[in-house]
Amino acid sequence: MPPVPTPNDSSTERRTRLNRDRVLDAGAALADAEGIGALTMRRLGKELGVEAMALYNHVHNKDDLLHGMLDRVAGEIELPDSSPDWRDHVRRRAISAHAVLMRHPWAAGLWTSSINLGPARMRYMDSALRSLDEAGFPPDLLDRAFHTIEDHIVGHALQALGFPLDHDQMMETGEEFLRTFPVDEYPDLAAHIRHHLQDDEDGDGFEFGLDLILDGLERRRSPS
Amino acid sequence: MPPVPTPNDSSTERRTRLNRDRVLDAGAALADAEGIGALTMRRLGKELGVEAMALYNHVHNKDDLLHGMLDRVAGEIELPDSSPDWRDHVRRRAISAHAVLMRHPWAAGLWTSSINLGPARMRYMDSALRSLDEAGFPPDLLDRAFHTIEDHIVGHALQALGFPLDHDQMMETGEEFLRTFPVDEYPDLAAHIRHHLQDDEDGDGFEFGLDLILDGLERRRSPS
DNA sequence: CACCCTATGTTTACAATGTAAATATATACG
DNA sequence: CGTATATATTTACATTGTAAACATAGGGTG
Repeated sequence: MPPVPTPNDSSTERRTRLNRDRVLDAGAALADAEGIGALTMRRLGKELGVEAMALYNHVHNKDDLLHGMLDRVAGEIELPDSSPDWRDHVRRRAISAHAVLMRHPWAAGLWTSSINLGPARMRYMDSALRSLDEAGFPPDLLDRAFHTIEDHIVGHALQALGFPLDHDQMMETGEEFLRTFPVDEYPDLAAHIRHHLQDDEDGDGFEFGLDLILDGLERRRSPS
Repeated sequence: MPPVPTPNDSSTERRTRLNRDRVLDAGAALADAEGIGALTMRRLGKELGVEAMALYNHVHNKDDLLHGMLDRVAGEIELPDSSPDWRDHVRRRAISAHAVLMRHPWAAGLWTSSINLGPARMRYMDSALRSLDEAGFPPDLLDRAFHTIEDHIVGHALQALGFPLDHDQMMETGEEFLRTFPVDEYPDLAAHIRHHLQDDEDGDGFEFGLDLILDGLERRRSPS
């Protein structure tokens, strides 16, 4: 057999054959690195050493590309094995899902708009629903519980990603901002901003809300 | 004085002068009616009887248009007056905010990405923060409470809008869907879908999650 | 009223983007 | 090998946001 060309040989040698997963992964990598706005078909083609139209052999259209990418990252969510403590399951899976969305900022926006769920997403949902089922939630409550947790995951990720300022930047921008801010018109909002500026956010607000929800679910599950 | 031309006279008479609010309102109306995808500068111009470029005298660019529209709908949120029952305030404002986002499906996606808040949005935030402040929440908890509620509002709206199927459509599509669905591979997900199909969603899942959160906040505020 | 200055609207143009259609090439299989 | 099928390229076009230059109108001042 002839020597197979090394996949990463970039310049002279012929590139490895394209396939759907390579396209999806390159797309995710590009979106991670430069933002979803940089992900154009031409640019992604260039990234793979190929013309834009070549991508259409592996992807129906850009929407298919995006949802394929999404399902790829959905596969990164950790699905804990069963254990008697339902809160532990649910909590860990939710935290992992949230972390994945934060790690791929472009993914959170797609999460809510995907009509056709990919296999990884389905595995994730199935796992989440099973945990709640095994915990003994009756069907209606189970449904509500699942959606409330899901809403919190995606809601928090999107809100957090909407303020893409790291702590230092926020200090600067915020101080500057407060100088021109009509403090007397929105006093509580001003206080809120000030609070964000001085206090190091201790821990993640995500887990606070999550525990609030889990507490409430536990109580509704077994009303004492 | 000469007779002022009627604003709605469409064909022969000269149209009323454009201004920012007319542009923003027409934009919101168009996005409401035909989806955010139909909102192009040319189309919006046509809607107002004007060329696309005329809009740029009243709006810096399309982003400015969108955020202007958003602040317009933020003004639709009801801000309840004070009353001793903090949960009542917070609950009603949250429900109103959620309803507004559901009424303007394009708005929910913008809500999370607005760096510069408009005046209506600021009034809304100020009002929400004041309610929690008057309820006696200490600063850290207040902050967490506000963001958790906000996350729930936007998270639920986006998730709900992501499945834009009314009940009847869902029955059809769902039945059809379940036939080709690998039920044995995702048994709990299949059960979940079945549950959605048969059970009339009694009430809004939004309020369920909201009350879960409010319960938890009440308990954290005054640990018995 | 005449004048002109500024705010508003139009025309033309261009670059970026997704993708259809036709064409070329390479790979696998008989 | 030779041919059919899968893959890649080329060319082209419609749609979009918006820059730049030009046109106009309308109102305040002489």
